[in-house]
Amino acid sequence: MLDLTPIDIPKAADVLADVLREQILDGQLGVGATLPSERELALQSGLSRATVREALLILEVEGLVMTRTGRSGGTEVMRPRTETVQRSIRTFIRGQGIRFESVLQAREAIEPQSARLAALHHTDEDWAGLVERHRHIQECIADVPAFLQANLQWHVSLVRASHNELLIAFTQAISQAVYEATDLRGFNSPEVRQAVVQAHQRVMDAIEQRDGDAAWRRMGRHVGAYVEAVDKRSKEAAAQRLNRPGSASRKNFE
Amino acid sequence: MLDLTPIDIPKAADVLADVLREQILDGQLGVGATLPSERELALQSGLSRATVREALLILEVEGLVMTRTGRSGGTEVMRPRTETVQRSIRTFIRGQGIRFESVLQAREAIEPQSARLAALHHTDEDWAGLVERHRHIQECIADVPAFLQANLQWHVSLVRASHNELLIAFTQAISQAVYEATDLRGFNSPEVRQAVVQAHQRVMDAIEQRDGDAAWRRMGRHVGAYVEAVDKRSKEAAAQRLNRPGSASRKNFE
DNA sequence: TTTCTTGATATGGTCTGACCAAATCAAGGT
DNA sequence: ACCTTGATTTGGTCAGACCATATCAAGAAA
Repeated sequence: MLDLTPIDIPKAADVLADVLREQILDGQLGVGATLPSERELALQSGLSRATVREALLILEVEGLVMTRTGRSGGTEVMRPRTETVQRSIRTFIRGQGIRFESVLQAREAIEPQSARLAALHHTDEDWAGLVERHRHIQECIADVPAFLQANLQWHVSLVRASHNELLIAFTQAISQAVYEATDLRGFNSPEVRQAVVQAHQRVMDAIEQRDGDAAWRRMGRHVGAYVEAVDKRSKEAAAQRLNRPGSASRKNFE
Repeated sequence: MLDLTPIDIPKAADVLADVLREQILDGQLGVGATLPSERELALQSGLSRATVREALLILEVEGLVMTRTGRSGGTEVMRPRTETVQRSIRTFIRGQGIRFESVLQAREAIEPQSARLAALHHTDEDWAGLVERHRHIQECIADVPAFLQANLQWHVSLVRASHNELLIAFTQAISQAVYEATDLRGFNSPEVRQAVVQAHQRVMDAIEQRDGDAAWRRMGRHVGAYVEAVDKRSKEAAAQRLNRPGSASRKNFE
């Protein structure tokens, strides 16, 4: 009797998607190029239009192409955007039920380095945006939800100034998740909010002077303080749960 | 004349995908649950089977479901895997032509924190794996490609020991990219490879003693040294290009 | 009874051909 | 020169069929 290992028959649409993806990533199909119409691709590939559409949909979800309807519409090659990575990371965080604590640990890794690079590489425009965000935070200091929103924008502006697209994508995904899961009560006290503003100011001073190491250290302390505050609150909550068994629930993004 | 802002008509498949995605991420459809068959979903939603298939394909590309053919096959809900995030990040790196330098900067942010968490949270199993990888690197010290492969595996094992799924996904995506783009000639000298082994040893000592800060510092120096070596080589290359104009090309992943 | 065949069946995968909806273009009319 | 208006090309949706695969169940053989 023959001993055959199971043969993997790939789906036609996957094969076509692989071919097109390689051509796009290899640069044979540059950004802005429009692919042949679905009917034309079906003829060329010998597959049905339904299968061709399936392949194109895969590439669209991956953020490699964009399709427009109408005459002179069609499927256009585009750069993968940070939004695609962000979506993927956020889906992962929600779907895996990643704990808030883990997200903060990742942020603790990324933001100090972002601050360092921002100090070294920021442009005048970056700096103006950062100053504007900083001003806006102070305007919102009395309104907790607006304050947190403005705070998020400041962090995103800062990492943008690093001009590192990978860190930008990571930070945007993570900061958004942190923002959504942040307990408003942690910022009830005006003193806490004032301390945030002062920490930002110190980071910005270092950035203005293009002192990468100082920016790195100060941002590290800033996000580190946040982690400690959250740890403290969650320990208090854990202590409370001991008194009220049955209401326990892991703090995550589920 | 009426002044209407353009109305966005969403595609039917996107709407259905959104509905299903929310149900999955909200936990109403738990991991392992099987969705109704495509024909059944078509009946329930009032859409055609083609549209239903399109929606399911979107979720499949996003890593939220898996489909199997055959009787009692169907579409099964699954956890998003790190592989999905990795794919997305790698596509982004290639498609955007992210420079090698930028990838290394991201690694410089992530790996020290991973080492710190590994020191604090590693299990006996993690430690055994790490020791095994370390031993394997030393076995491969004479064979440069094998050495680099083993080196990659050591880094991945280390971040696994951090038990932070986000950092694991980031590191795996980034390390793979670094590995693929690493210039073999940078490791031509046996002294360089020996230095790598010793740096790993120092990091592992700190991890064994559960000294998070030491692990963090030493890993920082290790990846920092790599960045400096690459910088040095690329500056030399730039100097050479001045003598041979026309052969210039940005070092990236295109 | 147990084991093995074998056909029925339910599922996703693919194909065909049609029609709808949106965007553009070009001819013709003002 | 500036609209109309209809033809045209594109993707979006639909219906129905058939194929490929995996399971299940009934019956045959041991």
